[in-house]
Amino acid sequence: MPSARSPFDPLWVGVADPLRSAIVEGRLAPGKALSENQLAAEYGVSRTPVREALRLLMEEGLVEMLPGRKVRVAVPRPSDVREVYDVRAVLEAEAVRRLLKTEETARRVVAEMERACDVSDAALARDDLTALAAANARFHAALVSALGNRRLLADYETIYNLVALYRHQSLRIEYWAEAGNAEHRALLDRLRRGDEAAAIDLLRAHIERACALVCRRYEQAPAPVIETPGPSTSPPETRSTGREDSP
Amino acid sequence: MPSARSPFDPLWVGVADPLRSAIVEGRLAPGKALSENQLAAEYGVSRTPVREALRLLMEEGLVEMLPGRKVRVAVPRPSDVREVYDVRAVLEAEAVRRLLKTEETARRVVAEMERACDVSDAALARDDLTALAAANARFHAALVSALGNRRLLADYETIYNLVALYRHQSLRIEYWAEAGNAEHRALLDRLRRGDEAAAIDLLRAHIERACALVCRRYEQAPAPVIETPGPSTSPPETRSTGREDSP
DNA sequence: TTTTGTGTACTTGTATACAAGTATGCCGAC
DNA sequence: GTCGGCATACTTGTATACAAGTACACAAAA
Repeated sequence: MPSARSPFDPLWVGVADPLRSAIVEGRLAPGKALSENQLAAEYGVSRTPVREALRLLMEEGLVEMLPGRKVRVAVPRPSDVREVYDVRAVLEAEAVRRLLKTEETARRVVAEMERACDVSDAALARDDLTALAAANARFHAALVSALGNRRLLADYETIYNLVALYRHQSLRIEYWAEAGNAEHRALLDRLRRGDEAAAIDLLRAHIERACALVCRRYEQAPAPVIETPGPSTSPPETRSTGREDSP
Repeated sequence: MPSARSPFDPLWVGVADPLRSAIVEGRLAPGKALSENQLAAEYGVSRTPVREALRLLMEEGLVEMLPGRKVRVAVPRPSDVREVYDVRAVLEAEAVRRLLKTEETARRVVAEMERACDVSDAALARDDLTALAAANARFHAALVSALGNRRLLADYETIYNLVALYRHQSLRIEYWAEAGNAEHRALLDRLRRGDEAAAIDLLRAHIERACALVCRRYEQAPAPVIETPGPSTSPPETRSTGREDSP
C-alpha cells in the first residue's frame, strides 16, 4: 500500500513513484539514460519536480549520475550487489533474533510467513508471476516487521527495491521462486523450533547463494552501456521478444 | 575528512555541508525555522540549490518539514531517539560479530579503538571538548569499520549525526564522555578476550543507557516550539549564556 | 474588552529563462 | 577513404518569475 497519495502532494511524488515502480519492476532497464526534459514532457510537469524526483531516486540507489552529469538507471556493479545483499542479511538476521525473543511474536510472525509461503506455492502452481512476487515480498515483509523499527524497515524496503532491480536483470523469476520457497520453508522450521543460530545460518546461506547467482550474472555481462533514450516507459522495449536468461 | 570538495561541485553541497555541520555541532538548535530565501541570501546562491540541500538533509533526518510545508531543524521525539539508538545498536553489534570473526582484524581494530580511548582520556584531562568528541567519533568509526560495507558505513554516519544532534540538546559532553570512556574500556576488554556475547551485551547496555538518558531529557522538555528565524548561524543564540543541563 | 475581518508580508511549489558544458554529426580538406 | 574542425542540438546547473497558500498584525465593529 503506497500510503495514500493525495492530489495535494507535491508534483515530484507523481514522478518519483511511477519511475521507481518502472525501475523496480524491470520496465526500465539498468543503463537507460534519463533526460530531465523528456521525463518532464512525459509526466506533464516542468523540470523542477523531475529533478527532485531524480535526486530522491539517486539517494535510494535506483538511479545514478555519471561523471558527465548524465543520469541513468543504476547499472549495478558486483561490489554494489554484494553490499546490498549483505545489508539485507544483516537486517533479516536481526529480525530473526528479535522474532525469537518473545514467543508470542514468534508465533504470530511465523504464521504470517507461512501463509505467505502457501500463497507463493499456489501462485507458482498457477504460473502467476505477479502474485508470486507479491507473496515473496509478503514473506520477507512479515519477517522484517519483527524489527519493530520504522527506520530499519524503511532501509530494508529501499534495499529490497535494489534487490528486485538486480534480480530482474539476472534471473528468471520462476527460478529463484522455486528454489527460494523450499529454503523459506526450511527457515520456518528452524524458527518454529526456536533455533536462532540455525535459522540465521540458513538465512545467510540463502542470501549468499542468491547474491552469488546475481553477481556471477553481472560478471558475465560487464558492459555498462548507456542505452539510447527513447520514450522511457515504452512497453515494446526494442529487443523484448526473447527472454534474456537462457544460459 | 569531508572527501575533498572541489570548486566544481554543484552549489548545493556548499549549502548542505555547512548546514549539516551547524546542526550536528549544535550551532543550529532543533526547532529553528529554516527559510529558503534566507539561506539563499546567506550563502549567496539562489533558492534552487538551497532546496536541493534541504531535501538531502531531510532525507538524513536532520531537518523536517511541518504540515504547513515549513522547514525546520528536526525536533526529535522520544520515539525517533529510540529508533536511532536502536539502529546504532544493531550496526555496532554486527560490527562486533564481524570483528571477532578473524583474529587479525580483531587485533588491528581493537588496537585502533584503544588508541582512540587514550586520546579521549588525554583530551578529557585537558578539558579539550573538541578533541574529546573527535576521539569518541574515532573510537566508534574504528569499530564500525569492521562492517566492511560502505553502505552500512554511510548509514552509520547518518545515524551518528543524529545522535550528535540529540546529545547536544540533552547532555553535557563531559558527562557522557566520562561515563562512556569507562564503558568503552570494558568493551575493549571483552573484545580482547573474544567474548562476543559479553561484548554485545555490554554494547547494548551502553547504548540503551545513553538512549534512556537522552529520552528522559526530551520527555522533560516536550515543547516542540518553532523558534523565530533570525540569522541562522548567529553565535549569540539569544538565551545561550547559561548551560541548560544542570539537573 | 473581545471579536472579526482584512491586508500585508511572508512562506513554498512550480515553471521558465539563461548560461555553460558536452557529444554528435556533418562537411570539407587531405 | 580518413581525419579534423565546426556547427548544432542536446544535456544539466542555476537564477528568477509567478502563483497560491498561510500566518500574523492591525484596525474596526460589537
